[in-house]
Amino acid sequence: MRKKSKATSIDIAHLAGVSQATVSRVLRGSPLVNAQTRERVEAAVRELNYKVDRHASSLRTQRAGTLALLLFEDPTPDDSHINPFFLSMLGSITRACARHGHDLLVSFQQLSDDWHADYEDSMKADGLILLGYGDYLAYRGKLETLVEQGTRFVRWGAVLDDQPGVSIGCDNLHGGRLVGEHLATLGHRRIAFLGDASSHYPEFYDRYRGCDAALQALGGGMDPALQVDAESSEEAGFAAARTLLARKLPFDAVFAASDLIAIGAMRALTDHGLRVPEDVAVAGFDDIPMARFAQPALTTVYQDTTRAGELLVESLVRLVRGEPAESTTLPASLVVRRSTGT
Amino acid sequence: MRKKSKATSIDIAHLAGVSQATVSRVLRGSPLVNAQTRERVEAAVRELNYKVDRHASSLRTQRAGTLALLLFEDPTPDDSHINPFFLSMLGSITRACARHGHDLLVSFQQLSDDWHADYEDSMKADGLILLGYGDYLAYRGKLETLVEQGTRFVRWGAVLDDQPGVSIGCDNLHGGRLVGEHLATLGHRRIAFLGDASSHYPEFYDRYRGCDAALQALGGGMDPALQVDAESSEEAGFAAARTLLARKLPFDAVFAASDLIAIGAMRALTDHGLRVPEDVAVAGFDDIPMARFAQPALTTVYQDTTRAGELLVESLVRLVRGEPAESTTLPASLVVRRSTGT
DNA sequence: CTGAAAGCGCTTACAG
DNA sequence: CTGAAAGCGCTTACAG
Repeated sequence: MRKKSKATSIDIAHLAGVSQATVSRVLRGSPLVNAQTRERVEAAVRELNYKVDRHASSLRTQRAGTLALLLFEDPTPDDSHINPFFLSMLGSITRACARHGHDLLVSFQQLSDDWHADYEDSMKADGLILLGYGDYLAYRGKLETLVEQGTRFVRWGAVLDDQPGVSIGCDNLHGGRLVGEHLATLGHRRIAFLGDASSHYPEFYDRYRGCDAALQALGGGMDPALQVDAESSEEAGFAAARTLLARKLPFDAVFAASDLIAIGAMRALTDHGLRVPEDVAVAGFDDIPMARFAQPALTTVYQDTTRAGELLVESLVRLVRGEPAESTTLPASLVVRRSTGT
Repeated sequence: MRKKSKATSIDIAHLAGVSQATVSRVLRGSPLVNAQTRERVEAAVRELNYKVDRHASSLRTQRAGTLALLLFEDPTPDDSHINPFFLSMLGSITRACARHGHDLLVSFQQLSDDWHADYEDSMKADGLILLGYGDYLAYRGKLETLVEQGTRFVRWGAVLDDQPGVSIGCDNLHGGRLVGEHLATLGHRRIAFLGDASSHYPEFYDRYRGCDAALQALGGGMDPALQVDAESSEEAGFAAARTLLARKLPFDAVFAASDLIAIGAMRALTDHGLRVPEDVAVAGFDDIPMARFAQPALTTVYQDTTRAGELLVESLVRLVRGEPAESTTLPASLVVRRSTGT
């Protein structure tokens, strides 16, 4: 029960009564083809359900027509703990790829892997999209290597001044400031921060500094004693909140560096007998779909993942074509829900 | 600043002082090569950082070395509302692909799209993995077309008797029964079901019937008046629970066809002044990471996504090699948390 | 164990 | 506007 062998452009040529070269021209959309000839060829293509062989085409043109999405995870080798935020990004990236006529190869990578180069050198992909949280300083060197090798890539993440390559990121600083201002307006001054706040994690760090700036404008500031490291997961948020509670320092609000951290933290706070938002206000970052359905619904910062995915793909396609592309910062906006007020 | 042009097997051959054919043999792992020759070639490969050109190789062998994952979504064209359950599946599928030496192409598809065939005909992929909820009866016909065309594919979903192709699924019937028995043990007899319960959605239907069977063993059963359709999302669960409440029928437990539905439903129940689990017990299905952190933590049914991803890839690789592969049902297990008791 | 040679299915300068 | 021809970089029978 084998499927009948695949049609080639030669079959189409025979059927349409033209040369194989002309078939190829029609399929590539060459303007040099007579309209009637074009139609005959197209009819033959439909009749035999012909599809251009991707490998032959790519071998000839030296273009893969494919982009590779490398999702790297920091320490957790556990399948299930990928941030849902990246899932919506994945959705918009796949769609943008389809619109641009590219296929998308997806691979999960450890930060420690030697992922640079493989995809391009083997011609599997024309360029790379890098996505994921992780220690920036640890992987900055890899970005530099990519640039040196002339690899085309774009990454989602903080847009820094002296950064190798093209980055698309959210305005984390402004997002953090919005949260700080919101919490301050509600009268909170002792704001704990759950998440790494160092140059190793520039995105989290910017959120921290934005919040700090908002408090400083009021004569206050973040208290480093109220900051606890956490990667982006519910478990880490839960653990970080417990660490915070164990310090027995007063705080009236928690700004979690991501929604997952916030949700884990809310559980720890509740378990400890604290009410959210009556005893502690909690805010997150990302606006994942679950944020609306957390108990209480989570105040957070929205990032436009649809636009982000589009920009990532657009920029990469531009780089692949040899055109310039620039790093871009996308706006952040505050979404107020029950977890910070009534 | 172009990268220096890619090394080819001819460059390696020159450097190692052998023929290009021998280079190819070494890279394919042919046993016919002398150990010393092999080493010289491998050294040259390392020195030039050579990678086999995928397209040339695939064109010659007529194997893409790539599998395609088609994630289809039913009605929602919204990027962000993909079930996190599929995300963990995606993780395990990518890893299994890597282990089997295949790349993974990912694409999101509308159920209505004409996705069959494109990937294989253009040689982009050797086989397809189909993943997603959706109206089974609507897409059953497409599966039959795939089988007719000799397309190699596996799907995640209910394992039915007369099903076209190979399916890997969870034992939804048993999972539903576990939930029914658990709820019955707690004294609940009026169990509402949120989710479609018809042959259009065989997975949900099996969960429903399993629960029904558990009640029947005790002389009861599910009351169709307590069933409300819902696709797998928080919003749908929220809406379905409100519909249920509006019917003003007594019920003491809710079995949601998925965790997302359960989380949305808990919000609606709480908003309505009902306490979970004191007034209504709630159980879900899937055990997504968020289930542990729902408020209250959600009782649910665990499916082994790691094993599922492995099985999907293994089976497909087998089909691609022309070997037989069988549909498999994976076990389901109950995870009891606060939402059904103390 | 190794090399010379054919050929996978396209694309595109070249010639007309 | 169209065709004949070269060649992309491999793999693998074939011959030795």
